[in-house]
Amino acid sequence: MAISLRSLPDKTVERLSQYRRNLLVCLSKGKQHIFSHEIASIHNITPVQVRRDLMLIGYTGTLRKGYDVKELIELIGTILDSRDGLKVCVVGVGNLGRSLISYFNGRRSKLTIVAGFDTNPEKVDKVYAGVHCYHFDKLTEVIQREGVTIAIITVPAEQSPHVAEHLVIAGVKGILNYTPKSVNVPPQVYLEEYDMITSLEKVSYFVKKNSGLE
Amino acid sequence: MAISLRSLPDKTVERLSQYRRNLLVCLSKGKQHIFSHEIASIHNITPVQVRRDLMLIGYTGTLRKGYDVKELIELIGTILDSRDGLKVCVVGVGNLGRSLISYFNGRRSKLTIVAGFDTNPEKVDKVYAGVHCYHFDKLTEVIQREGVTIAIITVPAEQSPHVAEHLVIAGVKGILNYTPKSVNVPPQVYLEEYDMITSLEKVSYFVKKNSGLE
DNA sequence: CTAACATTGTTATTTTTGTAACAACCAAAC
DNA sequence: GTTTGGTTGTTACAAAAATAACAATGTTAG
Repeated sequence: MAISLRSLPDKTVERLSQYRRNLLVCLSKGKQHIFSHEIASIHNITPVQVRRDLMLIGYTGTLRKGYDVKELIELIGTILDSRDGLKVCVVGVGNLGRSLISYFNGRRSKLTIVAGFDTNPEKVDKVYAGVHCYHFDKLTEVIQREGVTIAIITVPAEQSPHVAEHLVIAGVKGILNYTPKSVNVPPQVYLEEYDMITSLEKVSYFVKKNSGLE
Repeated sequence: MAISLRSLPDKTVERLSQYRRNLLVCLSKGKQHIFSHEIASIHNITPVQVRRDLMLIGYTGTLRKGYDVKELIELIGTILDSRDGLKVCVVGVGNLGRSLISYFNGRRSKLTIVAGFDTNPEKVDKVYAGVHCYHFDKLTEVIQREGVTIAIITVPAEQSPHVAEHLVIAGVKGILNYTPKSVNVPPQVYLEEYDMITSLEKVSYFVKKNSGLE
């Protein structure tokens, strides 16, 4: 299916993930068809943008009826999901790490968190929301044994470059870094970084600006 | 200072926040001057982008010496920070909420988390990392008494629209929504939303694509 | 049967963001 | 001195993303 492999815009991928989650809610409420303006209003965006995204994945709705909810969910699945799913690990089982683990738990998804890592002896070999926490020394071993391809970094900032290096050596293909310190990976590893402090400072900047504060 | 109020590009604001944090690290190590390519390599971006950002805030370095670390930190401060700081609250004191609270605690910053809110009776009136947790019923009262202008939403997804509505009524000027359900706010309230599941699915998509998996 | 309407799919335009190119500068080397 | 080299500041260009415009369609109302 050529179209699903042609690279989609970043932002479209993000929205597709969100569409799907809300479509599942609609489906569970018995809704079978949905209009672009309905999807749009759920996500506070414009109907045009929804239609454009769906155009990019080659989905065609029916006039006057809108889109078939179930079909659309399945199509997004073929685009976003890997056939046999992917395995994920979390490095750093602090508050944030645990919140991610419990967040994903119970979600039917092609992504599963299969391991946590930490150096704190009190956490090692405990189980958090169904996920076993290993000592950081076992990183490579566990990643290769379980076939983990994606890692989430939630360790203290200073350690993230070191952690990322090990993850790359262990062979992960994608990294999601939640520490404020940017990490360096080779081009074949996909990297996404998010920093909560930056987001808060951004909100603060625009609040200041909108209020006309000096 | 007109230039600091002219609206900066979103992405520039984000990077300025990050520059500052790393500049503080440099300063604490005794580094007094820094080149654009040094800043760039810390953040894994290009030197041009750094220079462009600094141009936009009107900062001029010295040739051959680069930028004065201390001056630059202070300038970014005058742009990002409000004079007397802003107060922040966290609605939803679960794992994520607590991780945010402890994350910010101890940081010297113009932003301070002054209150948490939850409905769970076991959490109400407890103190987490120095932050008092109030019952959700006290939301408006506490926000107005303390002069809170920014709120972070970390409740279960279904509740976020309801929470946002109350926050707007209570008078906050900026909201950072960490739930996967988008909320609706009037235009004078600045809204930033981030959804961890979406980020993970995005990484997954690009891992799949890069690996040439079907 | 025809006209009006709501909705889709697509192309065109604008805005935002990032990248590249390059002149200006000045310290140091020779 | 003058040339070389590395750095900044700025302008010009390119890419990505969002928005607008509009033709096409088929259902419903009259």
